Amino acid sequence: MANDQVLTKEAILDAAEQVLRRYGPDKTSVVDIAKALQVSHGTLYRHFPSKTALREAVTERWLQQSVAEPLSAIIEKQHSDADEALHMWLKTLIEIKRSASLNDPEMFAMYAAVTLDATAIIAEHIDSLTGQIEVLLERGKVSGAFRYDQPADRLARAVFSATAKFHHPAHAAEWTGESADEEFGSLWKLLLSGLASSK
Amino acid sequence: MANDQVLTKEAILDAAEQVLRRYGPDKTSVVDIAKALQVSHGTLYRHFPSKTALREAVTERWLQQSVAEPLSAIIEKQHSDADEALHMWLKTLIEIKRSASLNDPEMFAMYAAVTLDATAIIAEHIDSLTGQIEVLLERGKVSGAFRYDQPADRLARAVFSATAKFHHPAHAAEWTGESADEEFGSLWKLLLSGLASSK
DNA sequence: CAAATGACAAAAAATGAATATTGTTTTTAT
DNA sequence: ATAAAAACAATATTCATTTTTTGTCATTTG
Repeated sequence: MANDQVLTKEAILDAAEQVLRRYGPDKTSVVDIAKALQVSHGTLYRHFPSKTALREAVTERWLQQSVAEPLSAIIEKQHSDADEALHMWLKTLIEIKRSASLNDPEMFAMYAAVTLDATAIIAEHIDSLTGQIEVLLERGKVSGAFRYDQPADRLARAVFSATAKFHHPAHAAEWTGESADEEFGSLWKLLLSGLASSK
Repeated sequence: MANDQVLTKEAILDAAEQVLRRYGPDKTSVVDIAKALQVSHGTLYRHFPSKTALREAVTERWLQQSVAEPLSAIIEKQHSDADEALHMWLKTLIEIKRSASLNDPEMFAMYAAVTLDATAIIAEHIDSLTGQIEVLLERGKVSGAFRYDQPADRLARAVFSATAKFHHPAHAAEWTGESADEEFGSLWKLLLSGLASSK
């Protein structure tokens, strides 16, 4: 029995996300999602080629909405100093992940699972984030806040790698300890010193 | 049937490691290890309180022998420059882990599993490694190669965290890509710049 | 015609009884 | 008295069976 509305990809993703939050990524079946939409499960295969593709689409949208977009807002904000902006950007990335692992555990588990498969979606997401870092690095170079001779895209990846312990889902268990903030503080001082160093 | 020799902890660890390499950490039972020693499995419980403790003891010894000791040899070597020594130390740590994941997959899997439980053994191992970094940082400060105002132990942990992507077992799948060396190269440049920076 | 359904086969997951393993206690041997 | 072996519950693992889930497709509906 079809709904009164046409069945869009977005509507399927909305339902999938809702069911996923309720049952968790392991216990959610395609039939469960179809039931929530009051359609037969076969219908979903007209919109997504496989359950895997559907899971990835849900994760991709979540990464875009919950991670990439809030971070890009920081870049728009035009901070006085590039180092301050980068500091805020990294702290925000870390806080988004930490908060998701605590307050949205099912979506976070979904994201962590998709990350393990090292799919193209994750690679693209990382490209997008390191692209944002690159903008801040270049802005800082122009303003004189940063000095570096590496290509900005490689340096951006180095900054992202260096902070992986604080935002990669594999390390989520280590984020609860009280010393995590202090540890990131030390790392930031070191990185800033490397970025701001006069030659 | 007891062996001619007395049953020592070391002999048990030797046998456990051997059996573990053959069957893998998931398929190895206490009975398998006892069989290799030609003793009854109950006997092993006089030496180790549980299978978990035995697994941890095997891992602890492996971490000491295969990771901590080779690295401490680098520190003894007294390189001309502290930055060169730290660079070598980090590259060696990374190479030990990479090589173990490829050439000693069962022990590496064991280590990765123990790491997930975040046991005291791992914390102690990390303390030991960051202690080694601390020595190099302090040596570099004395020689003038490094300049920093953070406490050396915190800075050592920052260096260790910053390089986690290249030595933490959760990231092993990412070590096969050809760009891994280049990526570490970028990160090292950034870290060195931060450590060597004049204020 | 476009879109959804529902029946279907293949693959994957859950079940449960049989088997093996773990960890403790008791017994045996020296 | 000391240390290994044997016996023994409590868990955990296997494995054959049943059930669910996935993905396809011919048919139906609007």
